[in-house]
Amino acid sequence: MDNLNIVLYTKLCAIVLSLFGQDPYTGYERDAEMSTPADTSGYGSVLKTHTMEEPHECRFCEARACGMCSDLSHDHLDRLRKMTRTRDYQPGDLLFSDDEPIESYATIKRGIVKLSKILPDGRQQTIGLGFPPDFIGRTYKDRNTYFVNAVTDVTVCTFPRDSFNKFLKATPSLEHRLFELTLNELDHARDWMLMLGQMSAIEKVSTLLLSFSEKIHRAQLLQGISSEEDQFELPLTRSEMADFLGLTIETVSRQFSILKKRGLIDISRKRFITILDRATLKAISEQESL
Amino acid sequence: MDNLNIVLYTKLCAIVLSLFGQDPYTGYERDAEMSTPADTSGYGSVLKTHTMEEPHECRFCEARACGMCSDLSHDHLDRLRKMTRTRDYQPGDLLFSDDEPIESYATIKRGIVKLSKILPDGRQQTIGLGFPPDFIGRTYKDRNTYFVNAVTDVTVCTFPRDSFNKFLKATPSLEHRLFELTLNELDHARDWMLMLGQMSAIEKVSTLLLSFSEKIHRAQLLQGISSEEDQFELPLTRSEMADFLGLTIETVSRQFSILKKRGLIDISRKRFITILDRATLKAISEQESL
DNA sequence: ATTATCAATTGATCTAGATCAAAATAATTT
DNA sequence: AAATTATTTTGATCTAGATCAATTGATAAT
Repeated sequence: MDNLNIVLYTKLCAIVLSLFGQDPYTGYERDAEMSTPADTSGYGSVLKTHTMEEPHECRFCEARACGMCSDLSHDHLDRLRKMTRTRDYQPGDLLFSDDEPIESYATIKRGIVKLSKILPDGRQQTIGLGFPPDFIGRTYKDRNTYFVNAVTDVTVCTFPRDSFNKFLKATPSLEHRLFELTLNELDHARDWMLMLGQMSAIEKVSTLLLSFSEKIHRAQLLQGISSEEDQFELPLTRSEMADFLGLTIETVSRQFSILKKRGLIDISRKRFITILDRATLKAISEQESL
Repeated sequence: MDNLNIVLYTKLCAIVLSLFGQDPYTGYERDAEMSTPADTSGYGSVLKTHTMEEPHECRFCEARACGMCSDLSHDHLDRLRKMTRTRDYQPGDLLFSDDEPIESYATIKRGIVKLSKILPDGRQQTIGLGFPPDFIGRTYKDRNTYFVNAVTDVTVCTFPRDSFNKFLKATPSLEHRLFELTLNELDHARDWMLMLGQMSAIEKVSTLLLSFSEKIHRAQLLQGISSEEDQFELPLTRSEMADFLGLTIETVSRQFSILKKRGLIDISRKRFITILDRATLKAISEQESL
């Protein structure tokens, strides 16, 4: 790909993002005031057209487009790149473990990870999912408080803890961006608290389906893959969805059957979902109690 | 109070905090590496002994001791103080409303607030509690996504949105501290997700009691009030606890009766709790299933 | 093609917690 | 103190979702 294409790619991302009118992936609007074109603070807006010396590996990375690296100068990006190692994981692989000293952080380039906590007797709760270009890891602490596992095939950039912390201290614009991403995560966690505490099983499953539909669609557009928002492959097994929703496998499965029987979705080969009646699905997920 | 007492107060806070070995209030350990005495980044350690020109109103404030303002220089603190208004609220009063443009932020000086979300049909979920010296408000967004209500009598410092944002942009050490506090909140939110998704009613109530016991004890020590960790007044009604735990009033009440009958706690005048058998209570809350 | 393996569905119960209803306790007002 | 009001407790049901158990369907291996 030549320079022109890179510029086009960047523009394309900008168009996609502006269609959503939102902070990429997270779905939360950015604060208008804090990202005006007149901004002179160095934080900058989400996307910029860059000149050409940025590290080759970063050119099509979502973290660069709209994640942790989106506000870094070429110089900074290059320094960060030098401490980076790329790693691949298979579904189920453990990236980080609960109560383990933090040795490194990571950014998701491809695939989906889940964050989960386990009670002494084995009960498990998924507390979040990580999609590209999410940052994984708890800065300013020395132990993890949850497990991180690959859900699909995953590629990440990892950063050694010490060098990253040093770099972070010296780079306020990076800290600012990480702060924004963390605030979005907190918003998400609170949305899920509402779901966990108050929703019925059918409402939980409907909410999860709509959430996947949006996230997967957006991720594919950003990767330049054409995609139907109403059709997608479930990234999680029934068991993983159950852990996420605070339900059992059987209950999740029954809700799928109900939604299918009511003609709201179609399921083929267990994992391929087509949303047939998004409006009703949305009504259920928003408790207009149908 | 004279200067000597102020120094003593600051030292006392330091001692109390070091007893806990934790970041004040939040209960999460600070990262050792990031707060070494050799730190030269300007972020500094939790507590410092300051010379005497800091704003009078800030002298005994927990936000100054260990909250948002703990890393600010006198000069910065003074500038922040100039845009600050103190406000008082009664139990039940609304501080911020869901889906309302953000006009100001706040720091809790005294009392407890709750953050909650409401579903269209009225179901309510409390997504967090704010104790002194918590910061309340979503920076880098222009609308709230939850309600904030006083639970007890509350005193806050409020900061107008625009001036605060400007100040925040110009003060990386403040942004850094807010980032740390946000990370702690995220950790908390995730702990509650585990609770909401996986725990039984008796486990939820036991967990909440222990959490109150610690937080109230710590808050009182920081205020210089002597306090028994095993005795405290419940800040929430049964109904508020129910909304927080994802249960109904009746279920919460029944769990209290069970804990009382088993001799683990004592309740007088509905709101005054004495923990009689902390070990067993803890075992229940940690699922060693007794 | 034929097993073996694993995930998902479906069915039959069971139960924790919700719901509905009343009584008891505490706080507030007259 | 008596009366009113609000909160909490307790009791009697009901039900959503868990649990236990069997079947079906998909994928992988022989």
